[in-house]
Amino acid sequence: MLQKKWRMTNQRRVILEELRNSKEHLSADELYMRVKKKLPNVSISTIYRNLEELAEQGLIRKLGPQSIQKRFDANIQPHFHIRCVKCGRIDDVPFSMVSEVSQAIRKTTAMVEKITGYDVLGYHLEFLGICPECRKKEEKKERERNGR
Amino acid sequence: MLQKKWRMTNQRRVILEELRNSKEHLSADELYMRVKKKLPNVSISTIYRNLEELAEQGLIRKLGPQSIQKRFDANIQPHFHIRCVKCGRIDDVPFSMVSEVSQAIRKTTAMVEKITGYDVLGYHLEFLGICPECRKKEEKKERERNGR
DNA sequence: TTATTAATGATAACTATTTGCATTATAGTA
DNA sequence: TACTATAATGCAAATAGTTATCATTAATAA
Ligand SMILES: [Mn+2]
Ligand SMILES: [Mn+2]
Ligand SMILES: [Zn+2]
Ligand SMILES: [Zn+2]
Repeated sequence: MLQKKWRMTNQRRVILEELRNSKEHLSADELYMRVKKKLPNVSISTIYRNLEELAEQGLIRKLGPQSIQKRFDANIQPHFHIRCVKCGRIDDVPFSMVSEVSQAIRKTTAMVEKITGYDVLGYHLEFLGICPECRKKEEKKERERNGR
Repeated sequence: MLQKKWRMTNQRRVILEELRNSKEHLSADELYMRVKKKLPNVSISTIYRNLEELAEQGLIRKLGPQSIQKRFDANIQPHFHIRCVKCGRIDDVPFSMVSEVSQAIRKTTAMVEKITGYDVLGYHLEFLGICPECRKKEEKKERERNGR
């Protein structure tokens, strides 16, 4: 498991610092503006590279979509989804299966509104996992590694 | 509330048809490939325009991220988020406030795995709403409309 | 101090999506 | 049916966010 060596550069330190000093959930370009005040020559690609790296190391969290492209569903009945983190495929999770979950969520709405000050309009719940096809592929790889 | 007239064009009909015929959750370009087989001259921008339009009309559902850009959080403690659908701002929802929800979700994991065939790794829960600032703006607009 | 190589800055490339605009075609009306 | 207003289209160019390339710099360990 030879892992590459980790260097704490000036840029990396300031990026982490600025993100930690902010109560907001900054986007790459917002963070870029702030880091530039400390390090005027910093490049936007350094911001992106470090955000990826820091998220991979578990020092920060990447919010929102991992895949960039939108998907569409002709089934407008209430149901949930599970997305494969390997290939991006999306499958259905029937509403009935998690109706207690949505009940529990609805029960918290008033409290969430009170604490956050938002008008809560709804929520978005999505499961993440590895689809059967991707699991088979991984198992095959594993077998080849061991069996060789 | 003068709303513009709705025309059921050939392209729109086929786009909806193809999405309905598919059990998958198609992306714009996947759908484009399928529609092209029926309408070889169709344009990718027609696909995009119609998906937006159909979603707005409630005939289909747009999955995944509404905002395109990623955001980052230096707080790696377990907590949830609420996103303003008007301005994209993200605020925290403390874990304690929805711990029953996450308990309920964990309880369903085995069932979700059984039905979908996925290995469930986790989930993503995000509340949607209107932030205090955007509400104020809306209220002001409303007053101006009425008061005039 | 020196050698190794991770990381950087500048820029080009890329992907998904949106926009501008001249042209076409739908739906309502005569 | 023919006419008309304008919604919608096809094509191309533009945009946004992000990722890749590569010569150069600088952090670490010996
Ligand atoms: Mn679905
Ligand atoms: Mn947060
Ligand atoms: Zn998969
Ligand atoms: Zn807002």
